[in-house]
Amino acid sequence: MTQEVGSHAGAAETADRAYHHGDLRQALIDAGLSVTRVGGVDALSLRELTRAVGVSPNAAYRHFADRDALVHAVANGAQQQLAGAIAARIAAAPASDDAAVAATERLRRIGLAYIDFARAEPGWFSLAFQTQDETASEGIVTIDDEVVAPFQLLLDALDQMVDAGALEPARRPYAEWACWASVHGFADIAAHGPLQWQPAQVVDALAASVVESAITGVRGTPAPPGASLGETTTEPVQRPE
Amino acid sequence: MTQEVGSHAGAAETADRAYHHGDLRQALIDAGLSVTRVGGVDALSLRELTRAVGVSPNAAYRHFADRDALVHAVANGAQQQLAGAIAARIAAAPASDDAAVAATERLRRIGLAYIDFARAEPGWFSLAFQTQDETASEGIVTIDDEVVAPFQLLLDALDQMVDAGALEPARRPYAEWACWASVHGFADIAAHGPLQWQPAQVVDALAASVVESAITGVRGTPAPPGASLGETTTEPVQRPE
DNA sequence: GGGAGAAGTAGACGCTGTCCACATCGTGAT
DNA sequence: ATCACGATGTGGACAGCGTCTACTTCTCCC
Repeated sequence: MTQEVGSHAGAAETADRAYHHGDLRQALIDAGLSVTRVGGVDALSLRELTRAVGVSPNAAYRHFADRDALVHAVANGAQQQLAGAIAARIAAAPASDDAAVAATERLRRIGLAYIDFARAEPGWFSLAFQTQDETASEGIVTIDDEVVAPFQLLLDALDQMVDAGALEPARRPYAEWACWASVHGFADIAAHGPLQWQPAQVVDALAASVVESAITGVRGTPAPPGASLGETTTEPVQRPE
Repeated sequence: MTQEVGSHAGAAETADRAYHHGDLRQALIDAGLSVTRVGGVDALSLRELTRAVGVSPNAAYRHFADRDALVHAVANGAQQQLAGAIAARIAAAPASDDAAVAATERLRRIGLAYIDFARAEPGWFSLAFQTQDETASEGIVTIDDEVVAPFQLLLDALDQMVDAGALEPARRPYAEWACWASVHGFADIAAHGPLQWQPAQVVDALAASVVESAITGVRGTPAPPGASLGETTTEPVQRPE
């Protein structure tokens, strides 16, 4: 489910032009993505990246002010991967004529996609989260020239739940923080905390339970009187890649 | 509220005995705690610590196999700080003759103490969490020869809620993971995520909201019919230190 | 055709973790 | 009381890291 990395066509018609190398900047970011994928941010060495690309260490300084700038650029790539995974999981939702069911399912898919991405790509996950500067509080990232902000997707899903009557308007404020906190916390516990040692099926069950609990937490009750919002999906949880 | 660091009396009657330095191991851990407190784990340099203690760099290798072992030892100290902060917050709870109210308040205090510790000591917080080996999945840490396991406190609080009728037994399974996930996720967002740039009052309000949402999530309904569990505490949220 | 400037190279500096050999000290066995 | 031994700390060295200051090479545009 994670998309191809480093498939920037041509490499000669890019914005950076091609002098000696032909888009060294993107090559370094790609190398950084494959290195941080397994080893996390600590494994990102400026010298190792330039070595992998076949260039002198100082060449990196023509494209990045310092190692930190390079880390941020790689982190942006990781954030795009996360955004893509969430968007794909939402797009794969089965059609439903009930708006309340659809909106709730959308919220559930955002949470599960977030968690599964963290489990499948713990290196990218921590990189995408912890490397946020002050201006990135909106969480806006673009992919293929299309704005795909995970946090905005969450806000939209909650608003749609209100519109569809699946969430009481009085409970809407702050709901995004409760949702993100639950899902992010479990993702961190599953990716870097004690649950990383547990078998996948156990974590699958816990993830589903946590997401349902988060939904219950914002809705205020496990299910509205006389209506099922599909609390248990028969569809098996699919993890990226 | 964070307890004194490095106040090991005597320094000559300790278990390690005093050869040249007089408990170099603990001195390095203390120096590591003060360094990671502001700069996080990345700021922990083996050479800098030995320099601060006034000893040769290689002296550290008589007490720690490598830098990673030293980091783990310092992380254990950070975990003790966290455990102490939670225990203190629980102990400060006002007495109540209603067991359901008391148990719920206990759960709320665990969550708020966890979040406030992360905000007050982000360096120690990430250190305490991310440095857990396979055997530490129980989360057991001891302080003053007394077992104070944060995770065990959470389990106890939930069990007490069941006993007091504040939590339906059917909803008890997995509840600890939903609680920990919510609280840990918000703590991470507040300490290292976008909320670190927000004013304290805003984060205070969000924290309270998230904790209430987590409680609602596990209980299944915001309040039992005809009983108030003190959802809004008039007592101001106090942060450690 | 030639100058300007971008892209990459070479070498050095101080920092880090870690290894090896050596010095020092306290203590228990003799 | 002595002495050897093991625990503790030192000194020197090595490779790797990020980053700085020069210097070279290449491309584009006038």
